[in-house]
Amino acid sequence: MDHLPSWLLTQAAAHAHRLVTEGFAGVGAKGYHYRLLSSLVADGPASQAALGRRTGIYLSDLVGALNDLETAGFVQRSPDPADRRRNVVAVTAAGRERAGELTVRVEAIQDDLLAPLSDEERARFAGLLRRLVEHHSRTR
Amino acid sequence: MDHLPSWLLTQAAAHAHRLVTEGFAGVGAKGYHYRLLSSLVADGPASQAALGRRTGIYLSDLVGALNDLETAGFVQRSPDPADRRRNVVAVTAAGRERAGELTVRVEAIQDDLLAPLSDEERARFAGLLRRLVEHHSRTR
DNA sequence: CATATTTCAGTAAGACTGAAATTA
DNA sequence: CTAATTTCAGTCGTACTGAAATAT
Repeated sequence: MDHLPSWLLTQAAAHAHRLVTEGFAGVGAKGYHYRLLSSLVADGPASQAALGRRTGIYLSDLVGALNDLETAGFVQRSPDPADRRRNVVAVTAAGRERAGELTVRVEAIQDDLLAPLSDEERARFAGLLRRLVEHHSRTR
Repeated sequence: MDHLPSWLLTQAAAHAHRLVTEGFAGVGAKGYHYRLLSSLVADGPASQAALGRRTGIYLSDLVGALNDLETAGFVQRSPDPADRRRNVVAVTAAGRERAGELTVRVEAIQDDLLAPLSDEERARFAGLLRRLVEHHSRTR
C-alpha cells in the first residue's frame, strides 16, 4: 500500500493539513481564510463567484468563510453598482496585515513539511504537483 | 498560492480522493475498506490495535469500518485466546476476492491520477512522497 | 497500580449537492 | 425564458479527541 501514489498523496496531504491547521490554530485562522485573503491581496477585489473560481472554494462554503472574515474586519462586502446581483469583496487594511501574518506562518510550515527534501528536490516536487493539479483541473 | 507546496499537495490529494471515491462508488466501497482489506491480505491477521498502526486509521474509526466489512462477510473478528482484550481480525475468502476487485480498480485509478507524468517521473514522484510521509510519521 | 484494547460519542475542516431568492 | 449570483441547509469521507469498559 505504501507504494500506491494515491495513498502516499493522501497521507502527505494529511500531514500538510495537520501542520497548517496547527500553525493557524494559535491565531484562530482556518485554511479557507488564508486562501481568500491571499487571493484578494494578490489579485485584487472580486465578486464572490469570481473568488470561488480563483480559490477553488465552493460558493456555498465561501459564504461562511467570508462571514468570518467580515466579522473580524478583514474584508468588506459592497454591492456592485454595475450588477446588483454581485457583492464586490475587498480586503481591508487590517486584512492585509492579517494576510501578512498568515503568510509568515505558512512559509514556516512549508519548511516543516519539506524538511527531508533538498532545495532541488523541493522544486522538482512542486513542479510535478503543479502538473498533476493543472491536468486534473483542466479535465473536469 | 499555486506555488505553495502545501496547497498543491492538498489540491492533488483532493483530485486523488475524488478519483478513488468515484471508482469505488459503483461497488459500494470506501477508502478505509480498501486500506484494511489490502493490509490484511498483504500482512495477515492482526488485532485491531495492530491494524490501526499498520494502516494509519484511528482505532475509533476502525471499529466502524470493520463493522461494515464484517457485515458484508469480508472479515471475521475472533477473540484472541492469548490476550482476551484483543480481537483477531482475519480476511475471509470473500474478502480476498473483494480485495482483488478493489485492487484492479485502484490500479486503474493510479493511471488516471498520474496521466500527465512519464514512468520515470511517476517513480520520482512516489519516491519523494514516500520520504515525506516517512519523515512525518516518524516525527510524531 | 499503570497500561493496552475495543468501543462509543462527538468535533472539525474540507469537498460537494440541491434549492431558493434575486437580478441580468 | 434562461443564466448568473448569493445564501442556506444539508451530506459525506477523513482525521482527530476523550472517555468508558474490560483485561493485562
